Amino acid sequence: MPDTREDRPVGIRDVATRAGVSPATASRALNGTATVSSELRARVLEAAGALGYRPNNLARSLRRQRTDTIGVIVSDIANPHHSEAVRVMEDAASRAGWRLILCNTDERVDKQRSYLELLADERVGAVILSAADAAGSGTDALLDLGIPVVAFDRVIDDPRVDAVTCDNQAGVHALTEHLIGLGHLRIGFVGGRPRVATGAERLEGYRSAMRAAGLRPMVEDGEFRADDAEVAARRLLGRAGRPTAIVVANNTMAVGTLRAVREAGLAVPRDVALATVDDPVWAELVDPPLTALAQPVRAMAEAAVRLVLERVNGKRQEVVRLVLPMELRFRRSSGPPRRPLRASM
Amino acid sequence: MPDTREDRPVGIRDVATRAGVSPATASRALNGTATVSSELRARVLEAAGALGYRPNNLARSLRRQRTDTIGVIVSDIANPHHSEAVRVMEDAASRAGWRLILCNTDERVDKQRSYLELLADERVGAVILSAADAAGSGTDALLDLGIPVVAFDRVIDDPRVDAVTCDNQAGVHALTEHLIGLGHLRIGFVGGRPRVATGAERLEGYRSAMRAAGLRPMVEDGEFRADDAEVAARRLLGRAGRPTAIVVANNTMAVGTLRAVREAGLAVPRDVALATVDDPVWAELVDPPLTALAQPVRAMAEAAVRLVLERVNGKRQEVVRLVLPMELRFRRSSGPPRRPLRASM
DNA sequence: ACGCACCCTGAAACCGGTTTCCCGTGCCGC
DNA sequence: GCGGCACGGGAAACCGGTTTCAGGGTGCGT
Repeated sequence: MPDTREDRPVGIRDVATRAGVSPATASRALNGTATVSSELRARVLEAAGALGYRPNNLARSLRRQRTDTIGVIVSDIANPHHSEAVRVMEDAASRAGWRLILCNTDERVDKQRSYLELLADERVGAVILSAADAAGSGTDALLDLGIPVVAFDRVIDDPRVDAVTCDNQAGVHALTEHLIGLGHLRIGFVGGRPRVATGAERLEGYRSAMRAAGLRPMVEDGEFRADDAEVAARRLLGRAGRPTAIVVANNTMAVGTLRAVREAGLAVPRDVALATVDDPVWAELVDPPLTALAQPVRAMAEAAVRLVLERVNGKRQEVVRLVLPMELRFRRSSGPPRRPLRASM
Repeated sequence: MPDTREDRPVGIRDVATRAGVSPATASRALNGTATVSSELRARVLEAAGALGYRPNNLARSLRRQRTDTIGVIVSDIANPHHSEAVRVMEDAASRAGWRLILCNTDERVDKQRSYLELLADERVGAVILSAADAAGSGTDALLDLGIPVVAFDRVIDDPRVDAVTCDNQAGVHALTEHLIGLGHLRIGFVGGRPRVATGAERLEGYRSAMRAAGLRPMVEDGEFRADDAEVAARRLLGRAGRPTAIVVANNTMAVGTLRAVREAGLAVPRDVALATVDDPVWAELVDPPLTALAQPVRAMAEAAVRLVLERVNGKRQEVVRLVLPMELRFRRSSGPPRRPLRASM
């Protein structure tokens, strides 16, 4: 005769029965949400252990109308800046017993919208968002449901969202000044998307440094993508008064820029000096090693998770906007121009 | 007088009431799970639209005892091979209306175990696992619950799990043969973790090629980590009969190996030729560009999601184990040895 | 001795969908 | 004309925890 016992997973009712208590008491004993006599608590814990009880998270979440899950929305997880950040977030969240749902927007606002809706439907506990637009389209629904949103990398125009960013403008300003200090007069800029905060801030950092030095800006837009940056860099290098140095606004665009420089047969830094925002692992492996403006990714990602947990644990009401400093790492790609020139154009 | 109306989100009961039907009918109309007269269906859809109804996914999942979520477990999302894979998986899953929960094991079996338990408690629909050990410890609980598991990159010793891998052994064999064909006689190998499938297979590919050529293997273990690989490469380069070529078993270890080569002041490929498994974006940016054995990451990731969806949709019972071919990309880091030597040691 | 407060505990409601079960109607075939 | 079957739709059970509510017991103060 075949074994006909039910083979469903053990539930809290099974635990309660075995311990001779009600499900309510079992729940309280297991969660420590209310005082249970040590006698009964011991019996419940024993029963749970003996039966190998594992609570069904779906039921818990339904009742609580909240999940211990952080929705993380980035433009592209394949970008090492994001994958490093997500790595650190996952570690930090996991230590606190939280999970990560990962979403890629591809910089598309419609995708961002639909992901935010999805995360709302899922009742995630919080969202960390690297927004595709300055408005952070779609966050309202979350915030109305009481789901906290933390802007990452890019600030959002909403007074209710916390933010963790770094000082892009000051950083790129310093990076540009560094090249100016080396004697460069024609400095190009391969920019990101000017419609998002990082893009705009980095551009402004470049512009302000050029303005302060009385130099004329040379800007091409690379959309934060390698291919577009390659085209942008090619355009810069094709200009009549070719730049003797180029600032690149992020790591993926540095790839494209390097390709364009190679293609043009130019030597770095003799023909053209290079400096980039972000410091991917390969920055010091290329020849010559790339001068980089590193974002404090670990600190930013840890801070983002910390802000999230503070919110969901009700430990904080005020909005916090952290701005972390960037770090300039000088390497050989940024040398002086071949012959320092007067601004003669 | 303040607005005192309830402000809770609209539920299916609200939709049903407005449409003048029962919640059951509303559910059926919205999901198309059963035939509903077009008259009523239209009314339900109108009501849902007018009220801006969004179903609460937690409730649905609780009832179904399943989530449209794929748990993805990798050793390290910051590894570009994984972040690229996860990127593609997310795209494919999202197109099918599925989400991704991301977990990093750091190659630790205990973390893998606890993540698998967590995913089981969460009743994910399926798991894609790049396992930290050959046994795939912890998958039993999932499989017993009827949650399909797809092994990614690394096969698992369990007859119930599908797998998507690439032909590591053949690939590395070919890569090694390429170096042998260039005239190298002392070829070192910076290996991964021999306890996981990819590590073992790549090592065996190297060994078999060396054996076939009658050459003596020179192996150091790099644990799939840059730091360990740097030490390993340093050891190889410090040996009496220094290798004139090195095969590296993945991209993170290529970073470490390159560092060691730089540190030793050796020219590539003149002093030492290099070739690596994986083809990260920077492989053609370093000088000289790295000869690489590329994994078909996109195809693998897409296949993994496809296998998952076939399972959860009940379209397939048989176990499938896909093995995709790798692609050898010859670049300048693999040249002939300075003076071809006889095996004189 | 009585009253009140507090602590534990269990019964039952609850979260919000989905699914089962059952009934009523209408059509078809004999 | 009647039995049976197919189909549409509603009531209620259900998923499995958590939380509210209320009651019983104990201890302390007066």
